[in-house]
Amino acid sequence: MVPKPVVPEEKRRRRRPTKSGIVLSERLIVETALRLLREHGSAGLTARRLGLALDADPSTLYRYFRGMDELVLAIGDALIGEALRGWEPTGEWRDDLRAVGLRIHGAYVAHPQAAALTTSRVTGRANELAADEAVLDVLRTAGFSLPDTVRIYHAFIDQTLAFAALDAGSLALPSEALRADEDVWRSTYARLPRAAYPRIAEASPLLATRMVNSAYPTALEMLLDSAAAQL
Amino acid sequence: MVPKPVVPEEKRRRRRPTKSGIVLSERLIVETALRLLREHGSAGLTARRLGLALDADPSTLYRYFRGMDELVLAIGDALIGEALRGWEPTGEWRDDLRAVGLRIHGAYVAHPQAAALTTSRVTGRANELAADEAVLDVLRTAGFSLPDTVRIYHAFIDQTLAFAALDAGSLALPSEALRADEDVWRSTYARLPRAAYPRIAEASPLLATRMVNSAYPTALEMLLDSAAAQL
DNA sequence: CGCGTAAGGTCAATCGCGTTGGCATAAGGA
DNA sequence: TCCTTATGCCAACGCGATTGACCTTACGCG
Repeated sequence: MVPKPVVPEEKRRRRRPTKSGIVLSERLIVETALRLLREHGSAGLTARRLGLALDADPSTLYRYFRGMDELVLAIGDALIGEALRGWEPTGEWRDDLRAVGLRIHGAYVAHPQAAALTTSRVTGRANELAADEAVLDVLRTAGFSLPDTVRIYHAFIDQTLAFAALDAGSLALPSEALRADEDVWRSTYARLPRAAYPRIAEASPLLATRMVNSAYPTALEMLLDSAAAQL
Repeated sequence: MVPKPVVPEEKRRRRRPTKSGIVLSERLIVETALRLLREHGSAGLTARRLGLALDADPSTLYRYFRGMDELVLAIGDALIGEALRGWEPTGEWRDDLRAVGLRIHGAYVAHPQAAALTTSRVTGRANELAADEAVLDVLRTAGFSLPDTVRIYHAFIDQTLAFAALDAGSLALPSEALRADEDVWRSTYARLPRAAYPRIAEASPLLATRMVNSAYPTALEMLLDSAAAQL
């Protein structure tokens, strides 16, 4: 029931170095966590391992985050921030939305292990707020009514996150599970009795080719078409 | 390096009752797991708890599944099976695809805690194979070329699973995290400084209403339109 | 019908996980 | 320079999955 044992990042004064001389910060912790996720998979981010990677005691992390969950939210916000870094609206709403969508989708897919943890979470942190505000502003400035803006915004952001999660999900996962899925594909789908599954059998080679690409760009363009017709 | 310590369900002969008299089976275990997921959230499925609920030692589960991961795959396949139980193709490809999509999406959303664990996994088990074969057959029978069939199938299944995962994801999650997300919404979004986030501020009430619904039906219809134009 | 075998349930132990409370120390304002 | 307290460290707790050894009883063969 202690209110908040964590000092917010901007109020931090004393930067006491760790035993091995490293000075911690929220930024450093999040970046290290992203590295761990990339190296060890989405289940590979543990307090102990993170402490090890930072040369700090695991419990030290609780001076920066209330728990692993809050750290995960911070990671998610960092992804959004990375996605939109340097982006500026051009005034062409269609181009702007397309750019934002592809950037966010791309950022998640670029960090699939992290995406697996964060795609369905609402962080309420700075970068996420900025992204929401930006998308809403693009639509309103383009002349959409408030209800249309909200409807399109909802579809846009959900579609982006949904595909990001799906595409990231199949890339992420502990390498064992990934290998398991691949094995399933090869050993099960490829060797199915042709008699029982004729459609899978005939489609199998084409499917193997198709499945590596994301359907998101197509779906995004369809959404933009629909929105344009609305104007 | 032991090949397979698990006896496949159909080869099971001896049904030895547990200490308290219950006879285990793959089916019973999966159903109990689904109940646990519903009651305790997606993080609430643990070997210990499952053993407790079954009145069996946790290690007994390893006689039926190689590990928790394989159990999760079985749960996913059960969801697909439940989704398509009793479904028969009508011959109208559009109706058939719509029905399959809505059924699968609905089944996942109906078990959000389970969906969170399984949406991005390939199980290769009976029900999943049957669903794939069915969708491919609908498209081929409708007259689509093999490449078109594969392309549409890919978009259809990915979109369905992506939205299912997203919609389920926001419903599932440990109740603590869910409450956290809700709190974020109320305490952060609702109280944002109007000056810094004018668009969010004006949209906030409408967003709160919109966000509870899924955008999947709309997206599905758009996909079907696009496919129809292809024929 | 009874007996040997091994399937399948149980027990106990291992290891890693997040998290916490107490403690030590040094950063930095006064 | 001194005092406060932020912040790092340590040890311990409870719970997680998983495993290997053991035991017991259901089954199938003669």
